[in-house]
Formats: sequence, C-alpha cells, structure tokens
Amino acid sequence: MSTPGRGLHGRVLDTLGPAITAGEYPPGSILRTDELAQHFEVSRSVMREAVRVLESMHLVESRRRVGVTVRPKCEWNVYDPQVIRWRLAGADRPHQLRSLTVLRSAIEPAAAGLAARLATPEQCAELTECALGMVAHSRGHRLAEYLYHDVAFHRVILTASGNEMFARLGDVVAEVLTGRTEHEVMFEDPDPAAVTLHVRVAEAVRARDAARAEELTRQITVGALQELDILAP
Amino acid sequence: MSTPGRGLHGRVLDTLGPAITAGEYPPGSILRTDELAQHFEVSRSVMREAVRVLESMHLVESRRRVGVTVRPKCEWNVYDPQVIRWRLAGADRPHQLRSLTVLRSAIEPAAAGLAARLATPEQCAELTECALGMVAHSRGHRLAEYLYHDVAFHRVILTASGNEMFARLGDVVAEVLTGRTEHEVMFEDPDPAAVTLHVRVAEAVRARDAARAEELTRQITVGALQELDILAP
DNA sequence: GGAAACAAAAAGTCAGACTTATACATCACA
DNA sequence: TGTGATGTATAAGTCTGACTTTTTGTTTCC
Repeated sequence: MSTPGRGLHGRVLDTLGPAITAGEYPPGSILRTDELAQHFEVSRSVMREAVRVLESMHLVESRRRVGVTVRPKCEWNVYDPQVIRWRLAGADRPHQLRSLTVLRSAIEPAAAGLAARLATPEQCAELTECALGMVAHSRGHRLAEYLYHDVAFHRVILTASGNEMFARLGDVVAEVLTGRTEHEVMFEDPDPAAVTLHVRVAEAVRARDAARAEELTRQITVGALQELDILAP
Repeated sequence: MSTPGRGLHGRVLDTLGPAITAGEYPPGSILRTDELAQHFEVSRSVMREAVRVLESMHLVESRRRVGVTVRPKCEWNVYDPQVIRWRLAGADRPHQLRSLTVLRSAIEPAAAGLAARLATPEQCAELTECALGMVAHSRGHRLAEYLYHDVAFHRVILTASGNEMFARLGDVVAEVLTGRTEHEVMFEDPDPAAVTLHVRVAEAVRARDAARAEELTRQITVGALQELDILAP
C-alpha cells in the first residue's frame, strides 16, 4: 500500500512510526536523534528528516537540549492516513477499528444525503453498478469480489457528496471494510439485508431522495456498529 | 497559534505551505530543492526537511531526477490541522469554512448523542457552566467572552463523546467558530435561539437523553449551515 | 523503427565542523 | 535559607561539500 520504500528515512519511519503509535515509547519518553541514527544505521540528516515527519504528525516534539519527546496519544494527528495505517497494523488495531467505525456512522449517512442531491448521472450509474456487483458476489464465498464493490460503493458516495473532507475519508472506509473482511468478522457470506440496503441506497440517490438515502445509509452503519458490539444510536 | 518559529525549516513552511495550499503552484508544478533553498536563503538540509514535511502532508511528491511536484488538491491530507490553518489563512478560506461546517454538522450531533451516554459528572457540570457562560454574555456585544464559552462547550461535547476521532476535531470547530466571529457573519449579538439550544443540549446530556441531545445539536449545526447559505439537510 | 547503451540531472546520502538555545547546577548575596 | 545571577554541558540545529543512486531522455546501432 502507498509507498513502501521511498528513501532511507521512509524505511526508518516504517519501524519507528508503528513503534510509537503502538505505545512502545510511553508519552514523555525521550529519544535522541544521534542514538536513533546509530540504532537504525543511518546518517544524522536522514534521521532528522524522519523526526521532522513524526513531528508534523504530532507524534513527537523536538526541543533543544532535551531531545525528541513522545507526545501523548490525545495530541496525535489521528486523521493522518499514515498514522491510521500504523495503528491498524499494530496492537491498537481493535480500538482504532472501533473509533473509525463510529466516525463512519456519523459521516456516511450525511454524505449519502448530500450525494442524493449532488451526484452526477455518471456517479449514479457507478453506484448502481457497484450495488449490483455486490449482489452478484454476495453468495458462494466470493468475499474478495464482494469487498471490491463494497469499497467502491462507499467511495462513490463519499466523493459524490461534494465535500472534500468527506471524500478524503474514502481511504479510511476502505481500510475498515478491508480489515473487517480480512481479520475480524465476516467469515461467511455477507448479510443479505446489508446487500439489499446498498441497492436501496443506490436507488434513493438516483431518485434524488436525500432523506431516504441518509436513513438507509444509517441502517448500514448501524449494522457495522453492531458487528463490533458498539451500542447503536 | 501553535508554534510559529520552531526552527528554520518551520519558517520556510510558513511561507511555502500557504503558497501551495492557496494554489499558487498549480498541481503538477515542479519545484527543485536547490532552487527553493537558494530562494529562501537556507541550506539544502533545512530545505529538505521542509520538503519532507510537505510530503508527509501529501501536498507534494519528491521524485529522483524529476524534482518536487505539487499534488492535486484531492490528494492533500485535508485533516492535517496545519493544512487547515494554512487554507483558512488564505484565499481558500470561504470554501474551507464551508466544508468544515458541513463536517461539523455530521459529527457534532453524533458526538452529542454519545456524550449523553458517556459524559462524566464533571463533564456535565462543565457543559452547564459553558452554556450559562454563553447566556451571560449573549447580550451587549460581549462577543469575545461569548465565543470563549461557545468554543469550550463544543470541545466538551466532542471530548465527552469518548471517541478520539471526534475529540481531535475540537481544534477545527474552535477555528470555525472563531473565524465566524472574527470575519464573516455575527456582527451583532448571537441568535437567542442558538443560545437556548446550547442550554437545552447541556440539560439533555445531564439527563442522559441521547436522542434529544443529538436532535438539539443537529438544530445548532443546521443554524450554522444556514448562516453560510448551505442547503440544510 | 525498435531495442540497447549512454549521459545528464536531480534527489538522496553521508561525514564533519560549527552554532545556538536551554536545562541544570553552582555560587554569591541578601 | 532562600533567591537570583552566572556558568557550563548538552543535544538539537545549521551549513558545506563531496559522493551515490535512480531515472529520464537521447543517442546509437542493428
């Protein structure tokens, strides 16, 4: 995913980022650039670039005469896709998956409502196509194909909302849906009710029925919450 | 806000970041590290650190033999607080304010619903205090004091939701509310109806009435949307 | 006309010397 | 004894210059 080896500093981040987000260095821990550079066997300049990136994610703070201190979790840029990936890849995965699902349940219904008003004919067609693809692969353990269409469906909804902030959550939703299929629940065929809901959302959007699109999408996200035993609204 | 002069590379970012987010360099534009370093009169190492930060925000992409290319807006990390600040400070301000307000209108009702279930007694008290503070300063052009309590109110709601993703939007909401008071609408005393809604939300949360807290908060955000002439859901 | 070899360009990496801010300890003085 | 000024060690910050590596675009040759 994304860019694995984009330079030495990236290689360092691939190790250090997950370590910090996993809580291996408790908040307030102090790292020293020189030591880190030695440990990772890179030059100080490379190490400094890595630290700058971590700093821009608010994972650490660099101060003269002190060192590089790890910031408390509540200050992290938790919307940074990279941070999200690191957390999903580590011990924090279940917790991260839950908070993202709650986020989804707030965003997606609103996005669907907007999409019903703003979607272009092309987007409507794409949506229908995705929903039909889900139907087509909803039986017989075609999980990979089903997932593909599911992700595409939610991406179209978020994009068609016309809101850039919503649209940028497409990757996050994709990550959640993929994670759900790969690791957590969903070993059997998907819930037929969920499939039907997607089809009906596509219909509602095409019919420009914002209220219905929103309500149906809410039902989808409520299902996602229930899968994780999160109290439904 | 935040940290103005955290090193030379930060000074460079203060100029280059806003320039890019303002669209001064159209997507696909190619910058060269050496030229930038010369232009900003800093060493290549400092310039490289700045570029690394921009790269981690997905504002640019650095490739060998090519240079530093500006990415299209749709790929930016639009949730990065720094990016949001840069955009709010530039020509993109009205558009950014709108998309953030739409985001608020999706998040805050959900957060209020969760807060009604999960808020601690201390948070309930804090909420009431904020609401009363708003009432106290809702007349006689006490806009600064009103704003202070308004921001605090929404921060408490987002924090009390128990969701880290919601909580981290506190700064964003603060930025939007402040922006509204300082530049856009709101030259006169705040709308009495809005003030009352805040008081009632505090009551609903204290009464553990999630549905009511959510609905009342939705009314608040609908008001915010209408102020910006955004079609209400 | 297409494939393979080549050259140039720009980012990437490294090492070392120097500067600067600052936490902490020390000391003088009230 | 407590408080403020002074000093010092430390780790980040900065700069420079040389070198490496990747990649693009060209050139050459079959």
